[in-house]
Amino acid sequence: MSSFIGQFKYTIDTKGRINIPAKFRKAISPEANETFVITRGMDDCIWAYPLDEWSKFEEKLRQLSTNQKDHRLYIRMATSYASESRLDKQGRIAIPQYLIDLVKIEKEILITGSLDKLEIWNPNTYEEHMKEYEQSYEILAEKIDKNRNLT
Amino acid sequence: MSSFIGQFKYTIDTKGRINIPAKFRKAISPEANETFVITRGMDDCIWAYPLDEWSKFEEKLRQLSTNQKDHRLYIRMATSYASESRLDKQGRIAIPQYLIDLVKIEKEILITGSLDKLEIWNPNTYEEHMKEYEQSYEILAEKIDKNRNLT
DNA sequence: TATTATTTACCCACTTTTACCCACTTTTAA
DNA sequence: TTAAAAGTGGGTAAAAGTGGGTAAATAATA
Repeated sequence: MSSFIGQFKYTIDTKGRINIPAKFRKAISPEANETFVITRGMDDCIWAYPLDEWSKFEEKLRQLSTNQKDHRLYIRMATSYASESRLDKQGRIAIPQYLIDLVKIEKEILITGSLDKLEIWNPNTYEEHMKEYEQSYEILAEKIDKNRNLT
Repeated sequence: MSSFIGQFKYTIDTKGRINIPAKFRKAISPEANETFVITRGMDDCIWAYPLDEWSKFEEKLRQLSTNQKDHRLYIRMATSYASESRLDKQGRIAIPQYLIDLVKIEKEILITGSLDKLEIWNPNTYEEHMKEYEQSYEILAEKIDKNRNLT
């Protein structure tokens, strides 16, 4: 089981490649076969799943019903933006142009670890996002704690 | 079991042929015999099932009852538009004219992976469709998550 | 049924894109 | 201070995608 934490700044090159932090590369489980599935994330970022983690997610998607519109749309959101990409010899993966456009990435990117997957942000978007919910950390914690037992 | 993800832009040529993404061709199981069943999809796109996946779907259709009008109509929708097509040496399939007309495809097409099947779109239709439900990804996820345990 | 017309499938060739490899620069750590 | 590791950039061969000619198969017509 992979476990990613932390944040790292990189640049995306003219060929659409981005570096994966060395720390993360070391944390990927062998079952992932050095492969990521990159797709649209939530809150305007890109999600990158190691292949083994993606498979688990996909398994859940397959249990949904194509006959229900909500399910169909959800599956479409998750799969049609997805792209498989293997680490090259330098430890980089290729990001498809449509995802770069979707989350408005230019030259600078921010990669964050989020337990089972990575998030790829436009650094400005990330900053605004965190600023917007800055005050809510404590509030969220309490809210979640009411339902589940977190700490 | 095939698993298709991602989106790819192609053109349909004067002979009505479209390319199948190389990545998808590699993902087709041998049982499909390089053959697709192409039929009318939902939300204004065409669905293309590898033959083995179509067989599974067909099996489900057979369990419905011709004596019930709803079932009868549903079976008719799913089957009467269907057409079998084999990959040519270049990895292309032929799309029947009535389906091209149905979803208003012109020169440009967009092929997306949707786990067990492919979706073939007019790129404009896809864009409008995704824009319409753009804000809903997060909402859908929460909605689905309330019933099932998705993430 | 024979002949012609039309469609389909196969093959070849050209263009574009991708993946792989190598090399340089910068950062980290001893 | 130096060696190793990490990160960045770019050339090139191989793969993927596109277009079109021709033969085979099918359909249409006399």
